[in-house]
Amino acid sequence: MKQEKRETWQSRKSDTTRIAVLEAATQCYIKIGYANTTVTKIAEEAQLSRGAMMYHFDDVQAIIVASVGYLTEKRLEEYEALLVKAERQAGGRVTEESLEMTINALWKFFHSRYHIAYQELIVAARTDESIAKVMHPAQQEFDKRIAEHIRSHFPAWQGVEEVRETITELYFYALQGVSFFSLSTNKQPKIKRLFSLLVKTALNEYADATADIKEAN
Amino acid sequence: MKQEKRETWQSRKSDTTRIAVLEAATQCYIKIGYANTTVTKIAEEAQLSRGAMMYHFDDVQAIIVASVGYLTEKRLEEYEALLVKAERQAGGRVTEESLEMTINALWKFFHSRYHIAYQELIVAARTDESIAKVMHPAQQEFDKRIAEHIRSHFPAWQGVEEVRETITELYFYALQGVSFFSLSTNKQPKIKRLFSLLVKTALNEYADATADIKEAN
DNA sequence: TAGATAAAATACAATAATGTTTGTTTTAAT
DNA sequence: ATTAAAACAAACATTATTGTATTTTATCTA
Repeated sequence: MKQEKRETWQSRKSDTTRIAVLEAATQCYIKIGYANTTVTKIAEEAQLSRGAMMYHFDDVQAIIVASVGYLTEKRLEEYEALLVKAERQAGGRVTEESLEMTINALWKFFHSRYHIAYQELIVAARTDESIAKVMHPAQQEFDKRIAEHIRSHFPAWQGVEEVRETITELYFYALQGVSFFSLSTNKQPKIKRLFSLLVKTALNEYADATADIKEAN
Repeated sequence: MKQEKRETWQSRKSDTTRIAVLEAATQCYIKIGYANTTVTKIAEEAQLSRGAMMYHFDDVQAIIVASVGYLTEKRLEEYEALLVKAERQAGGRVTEESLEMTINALWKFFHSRYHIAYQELIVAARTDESIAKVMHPAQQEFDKRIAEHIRSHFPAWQGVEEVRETITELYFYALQGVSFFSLSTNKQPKIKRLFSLLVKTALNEYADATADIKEAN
C-alpha cells in the first residue's frame, strides 16, 4: 500500500519546513551543544512555533533521530566536495603535494559545521539507545560511500588496497583525534609536523607496497 | 586570612562526601552521558540528598567545574599506572614489542572510565564557557605532566626530542580518534593493522633520527 | 552537659521543558 | 463557493529541574 507521493504544494512546503527544522537543530548542536538543545530553542532558531514543529515531528526523539540522517547526508556532501576539489588540484599521482592536499581537505572536513554537529550526536549516541540505533547503520553507509569514493578517485592505489585502507584509517583517526583534542585546548598543536609525518608515512607505505608488486612480477 | 585547615572529623567527612559526589557525577557522565546528567541523578547515585549535596557545592556549575579537576587528576593517575606498567614490562629499548605495549597501554587509557567521562566534558566545554575556562588550563597541566612522564620514562629518545614529540602526538591523536569513532560504529576497525603501522612509523622515525645524530658526529 | 557549628535531610518555590489539545490560516478539490 | 485537509499558532497541563529556606542530626568544644 505504498502511497504515491505527488509533488503537491503541501509536500513541498512540508519538505522545506522539515529541512528548516533540521537545519535549526544542527545550528543548536553547533552553537549551544546537544546537551543544551531543547525543542523550544530549535523552534526559535527555525523561526517556527513549537506547535508547528510538533506537527512535523512526533517528539524530540524524532527530531534527533532525523538529525542523524540529515547530518550523515550533509557530511557526505561536504566530504565529497572537499576531496574532489583537492583531488582535482592534485591530479591522480601519489606525491607529497597531493597527499598534503588530501590531508588539508580532511582537516577542513573534520572542522566543518556539519561534522561538528554530528560529533555532538556521536557522543550522545553512546548513552542513548535510540540515537545509536539509527547512527550505527548510518555510519556504516557513510563508511561504504567513502570507501567507494576513495576507490574511484584514487586509482593510483589500485592493487594495494590493503595499504590504502590502512592509510585511510590512519588519516581519519589521526585527524578526528586532532579535531577532538582541539576542543579541550587552546594551544595549536604542531599540526605541520604531524602532517609531514602522515605524508611521509603514506609515501613510504605506498613505495613499499608497489615495490612488492613489481618484485612479484 | 587563610584559614588553617585542621584534620578534624568534619573536614574528613566533608572530603569523602565531596569525592563521593564527584564519583557519582563521573558515573552519571559514563552511564547516562553529560546531556542527561542532573543534580538529582548525581545525588541519587551518591546516595545523598540533594540538600546535602548543595551544601558542598553552590550549584550545578560548581559540580561540573570540580569534575574537570577531579577527572584530570584521575586520568593522570590512570595514565601513569598503565604506562609505567607497560614500560616496566618492555624495558627501556625502542623495539617493536615495547612500542606495541605502549600502544596497548594507550588504548586502555583512551577506553578507561575516567577518560570516557572526561570526553563528555570535553564536548560540553566547546559550548560552555565556564567549563572551558577551567578545562584549558587543566589540559595544559595534563599535557605538561605527560610530557614530563615521557621524558623520564622513555630515555631512549633522548637527543631526538622533536621526533619523540611528533610520534607522541601521532599516537595520542590516532588513538583518541579510534576511541571516538568506536562510539559511532559497531564494527571493530582493523586495529591490528593500524597499530602495526604506528609501530613501524615510530621505528622508522627513530632509526632515521638516531642515524642523523651518529652521522653528525 | 550545654551551646555552637558542621553535615545532611526535608520542604518549598520558581522556572523550564515537554507533550497535548484546541484554534486559526492557507491551499486544494469538488 | 464550500468543504476537506494540511500547515501552522496559541494555550494548557504536567512533569522535571533547579535553587533556596528550613529543620534535623551529629560532632566538637567550653
